[in-house]
Amino acid sequence: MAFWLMKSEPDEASIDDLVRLGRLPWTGVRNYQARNFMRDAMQLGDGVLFYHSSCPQPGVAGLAEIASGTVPDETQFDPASPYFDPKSSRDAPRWLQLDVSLVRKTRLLPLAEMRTAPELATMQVLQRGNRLSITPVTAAEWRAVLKRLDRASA
DNA sequence: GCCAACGTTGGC
DNA sequence: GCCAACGTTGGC
Repeated sequence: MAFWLMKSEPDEASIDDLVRLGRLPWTGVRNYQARNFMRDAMQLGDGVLFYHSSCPQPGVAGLAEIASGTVPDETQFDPASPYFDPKSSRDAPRWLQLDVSLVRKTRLLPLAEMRTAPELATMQVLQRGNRLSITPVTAAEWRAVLKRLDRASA
């Protein structure tokens, strides 16, 4: 069992969308490192920190889990999609998607608070220059995030 | 809107 | 294979 942090822009897919639908296909990953995590490492049942990015209040907004294996990301074949990839083909799809299901919505754990927490300092999402939309989370970091989520917000 | 950081592209 | 130019991410 492994743990991951997955970034989503709430304008596109927010924790409330996941609450409403229970399950979301994670599409639009267009970075090879992140794709390789999906292809090689992410397993059914893995824990996910659902992170809101590029928004007024970035931070962890809920807990989810990996709910399917990978299949080709349909949006790469759709010329009307912003994620269309003209260099990809049905014969040799480049990009993958998988499903994520809700565990629970949490209080927002703001990025600013994460930055002040010494026990979270090793998290990849906090490292300088980090841009990856999917990053691995260690078991210790996972526990520390859960513990912090149990506290009242500042 | 700015800008630092990083990934990708493409000429050579 | 190098590397400059360009595009994207994402916090602020």
